[in-house]
Amino acid sequence: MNATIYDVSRLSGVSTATVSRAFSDPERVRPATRRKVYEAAAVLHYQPNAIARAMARQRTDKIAYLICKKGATILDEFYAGICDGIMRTANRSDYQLLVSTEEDWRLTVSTLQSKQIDGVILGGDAPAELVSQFQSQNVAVVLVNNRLAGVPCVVADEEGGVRQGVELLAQRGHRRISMLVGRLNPYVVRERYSAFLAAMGERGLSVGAGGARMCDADVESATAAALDLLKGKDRPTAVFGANDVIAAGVIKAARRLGLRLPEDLAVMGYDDSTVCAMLEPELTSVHIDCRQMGELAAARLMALLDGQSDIPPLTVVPTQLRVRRSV
Amino acid sequence: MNATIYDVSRLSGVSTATVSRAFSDPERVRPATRRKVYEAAAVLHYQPNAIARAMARQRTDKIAYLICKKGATILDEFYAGICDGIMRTANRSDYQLLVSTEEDWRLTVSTLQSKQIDGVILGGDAPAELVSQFQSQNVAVVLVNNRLAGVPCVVADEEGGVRQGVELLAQRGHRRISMLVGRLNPYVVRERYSAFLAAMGERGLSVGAGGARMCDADVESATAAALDLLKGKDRPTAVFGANDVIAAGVIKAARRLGLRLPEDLAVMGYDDSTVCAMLEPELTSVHIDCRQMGELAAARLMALLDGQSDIPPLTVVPTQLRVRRSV
DNA sequence: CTGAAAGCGCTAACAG
DNA sequence: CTGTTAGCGCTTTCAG
Repeated sequence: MNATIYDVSRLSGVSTATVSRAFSDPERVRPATRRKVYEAAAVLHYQPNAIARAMARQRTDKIAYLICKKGATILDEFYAGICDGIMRTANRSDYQLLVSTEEDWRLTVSTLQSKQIDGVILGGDAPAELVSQFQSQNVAVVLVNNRLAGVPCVVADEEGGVRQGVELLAQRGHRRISMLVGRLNPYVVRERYSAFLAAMGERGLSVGAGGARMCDADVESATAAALDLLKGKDRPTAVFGANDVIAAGVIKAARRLGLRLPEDLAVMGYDDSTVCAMLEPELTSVHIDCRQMGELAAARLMALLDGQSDIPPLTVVPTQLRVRRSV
Repeated sequence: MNATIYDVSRLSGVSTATVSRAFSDPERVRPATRRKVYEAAAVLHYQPNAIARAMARQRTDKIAYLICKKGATILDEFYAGICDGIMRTANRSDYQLLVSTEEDWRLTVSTLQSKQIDGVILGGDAPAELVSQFQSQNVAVVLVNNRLAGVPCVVADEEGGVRQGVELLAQRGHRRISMLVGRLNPYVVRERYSAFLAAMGERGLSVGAGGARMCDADVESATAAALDLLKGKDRPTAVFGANDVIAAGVIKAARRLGLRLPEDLAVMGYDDSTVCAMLEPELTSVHIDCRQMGELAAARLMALLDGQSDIPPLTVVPTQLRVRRSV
């Protein structure tokens, strides 16, 4: 059996309340007393029991990260990066992190909301219904990589990222540029695609033959779509993939068609995932600091839980072009 | 305020004990009574409070996944896959999953062990000291992707994987084969490397010029090492990367040297990560079912927690060669 | 099959 | 600054 606060109380000759204070609010006990408590605790190998604490305080110091993305999970590098950021921030503040995917969210929600978590970070395409469920259960909510009114959101500067990409391509003399868009998270697709059209429009550039094109989010579909796109007459001289996986498909297609990279075709990705360095030529891509997004999301959530009232409704994390040999 | 068991008790006219039973052991209350309870619960939107439950039962139904790998985290596709498997199994059995990295494990351990988790799955290079700390705190432990006596372990069939790879290369007529080994998890390096030597020896094949070679675990180092390896006289006709990232480096090096793939050089990877499909040519690799490893690890842990005594000390998950165009 | 009641270990008024 | 004490919501003997 583990030692309890009573054992410490007895051994150190102070009340349980004092022991409790010594651990949760050391300032409030006289140094001498505190030391006595700590000594007794050490002797007994006392560890405060977090469950009992949660019970008494009606607060668990536990938050959850729920990835709302069908099929994909923590396996998605992007969401894993966010997870990493959340994890760091949570650990640093003595919060514990529960991770789950949306998949069976009816279940997830119900277990999560049986008062075991103080707040939740929803990553990706969270249904509004889910958000309000949590809120109605008095669980604080923050969104990441998505936007919804009335909830603090953390997103990347998609528009800036796309703009930087288009700008570079334009500088390098490209006039016919296509974007190959996959069925990613709807929010992301919308943002990147409209930013692309806007950036192109501003420069009076023509969206390349085939325009912006839709494909599934896997390499195979992207490769097929790219083959199609590049075989036509007036093929674009540059293709902007809506993410790196899609861009990898474009590179494969280009190779199969015997196009030289980047001479015959420039390729740009988005996300700056680890694959960029593994491709030949290395893929130019828009870097998103996922970890930072996670850290900020966690920070917002914790601020919310601390009862702070000046939480910014929207936090935009800057993006940055990483220029490599593919353009 | 959320409804409690008392509210349900009052509304349904039965005792709290009965309400409790109706939820945690339905068999033990008469159907009619049970129904009354459920109805009242529904009216009140009652959700059993897991914290209180944990408090009373001295058991949290919560497990943790601790990734013991410096630097890398949940971002590592391999460990993320395991995480996914654990997550599924845990959710299915109403366990909750806490995720953390080893990084600051002194802290992690102490928070984890303040009786908030029933068990822990240690992924990767877990220090024996950590294991015994948990055990001494009466927290059940299972290892994944590592082996240690006295603890149930779940690993992949590394030897079989390497053997299949070497076999294929031999079949295709390769006689000089090198392995490029990165500084991965020591357990994995040891297993893959010795399996490689054994498989080569059995077939009387010569470990290629440069033999097995060490490099850091990133693409850049792998590329540099591969350039070196391939420039020499008597270069190997095939290179087996100790994982896919390293193999990607080999491909890059080969391209830079103008070697044709697979005609001039066959490349084989290990892990069958998502990058395989993105490379050109697609990378042949040894598939490891990470999710299954996670699922099994979770299953073992849960069996342990259920007090089952016939837990196999070692579970080996089969690996399988995925042949693609790079060989 | 059901009820009464004693905890589980800690916190938070409140009082001193 | 410290002690007393009443919970937090649920489970679990032990009786009935």
